[in-house]
Amino acid sequence: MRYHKIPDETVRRLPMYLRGLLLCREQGVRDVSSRKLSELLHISPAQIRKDLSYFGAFGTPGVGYDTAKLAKQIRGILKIDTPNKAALVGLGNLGSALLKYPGFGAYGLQISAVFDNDPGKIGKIVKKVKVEDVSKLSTLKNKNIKLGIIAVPASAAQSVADALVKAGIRGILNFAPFYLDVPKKVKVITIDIAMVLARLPYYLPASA
Amino acid sequence: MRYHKIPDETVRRLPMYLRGLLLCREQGVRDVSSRKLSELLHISPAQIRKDLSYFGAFGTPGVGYDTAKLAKQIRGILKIDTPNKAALVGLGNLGSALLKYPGFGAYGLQISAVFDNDPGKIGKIVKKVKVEDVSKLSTLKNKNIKLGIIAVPASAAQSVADALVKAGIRGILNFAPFYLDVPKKVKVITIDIAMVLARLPYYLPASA
DNA sequence: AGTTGTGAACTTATTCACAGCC
DNA sequence: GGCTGTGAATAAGTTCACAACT
Repeated sequence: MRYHKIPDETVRRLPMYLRGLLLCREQGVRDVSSRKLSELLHISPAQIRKDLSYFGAFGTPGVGYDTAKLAKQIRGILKIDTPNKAALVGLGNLGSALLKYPGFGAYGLQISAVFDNDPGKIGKIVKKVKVEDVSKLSTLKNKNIKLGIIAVPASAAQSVADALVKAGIRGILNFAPFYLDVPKKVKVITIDIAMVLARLPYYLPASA
Repeated sequence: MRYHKIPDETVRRLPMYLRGLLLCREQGVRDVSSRKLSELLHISPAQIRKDLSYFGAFGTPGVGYDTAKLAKQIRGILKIDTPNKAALVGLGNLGSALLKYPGFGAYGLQISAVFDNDPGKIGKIVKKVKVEDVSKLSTLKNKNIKLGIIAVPASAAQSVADALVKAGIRGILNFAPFYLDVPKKVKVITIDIAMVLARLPYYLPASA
């Protein structure tokens, strides 16, 4: 299967597999079958095997997957085997929460630059990172930072995205409820939290 | 098309259409074609028409869709035409940001109950909502709150989910990196922020 | 016996293309 | 002329089922 195009959905699931494997490791489990992983993540065993097969043959028939080895492989595929630095733009409520969020470390991600346009925030040091003026975004070029996180209001999101692209950013995680127009070479993933929550009432039973 | 099963992907896009329509309304646009909406949201015109057709015929050939009328229809479909109250569990960094997040209003969503297990937070009033002890989750039953937001560490997420379900919650937005085991009647949507960010390096060009 | 890896079958989702309408 | 609504065609994604391996 190694020469096929990789489905987007497969890439979306890879971090989940990694999460499951880390959970196994914590519990001292050395080998895990696609069925056991399936119980943990609620993704079908066939799906797991198929997804992994796009990248190679990592398992042992009759045994399963070596948790440490497979985790390493997946990190390599996702390119998170070496640390990735990210720049955060917008130190409002959400931005501050992201800066303090402890979950990024498990995936080798680190927010190592922060920008805001509020003079009251610029210059402050939060989580060992100095808050800089958004006009200084271009300085990212010299810092080997390829990932950006946008946590500003929708009205400012596009101009921030433009500045990030100009500064050499190649991947953007966008929390603003707005479609960002960027060059094809830049990958954008948008999380619109309100929009996700807005989907839930649809599934509520009719009788309130 | 009215009698088909609705694809999940269609439901996922409905809030986007609503966002596009609100944007049009702000600009004073009365009617919008699927093509104009497409340019705004980057969803194909055919996709937009097909999605809407599952629920009825809302447009006028030669003209497009009346923005106000269609917005109202979509709100009805999503059941957000009347306000929906949500309970937030976990007032850490992320929980606090969510409580202050201004974006929910546009979708008729309101966080009207907050729970935490930190004695230092219980009793405080944030954004006009009094923080209660998580052990009081069962009181939700009397408050007609059907939506829950979980913003607690992964280790506590399942027990919080159990309590929410017991308290009559039927829809959960989960930010903990953990698969939640709940009865089929309860809809869970999980956002694992770190996992989403972890996908970006994959798309970076090989040469750093 | 137990599990992987994978082509084939199936299911789901998207796009095409055009009749019908304004 | 321009647009919607939709069946038909296409593409994408998932599951089946089993040969091959430990």
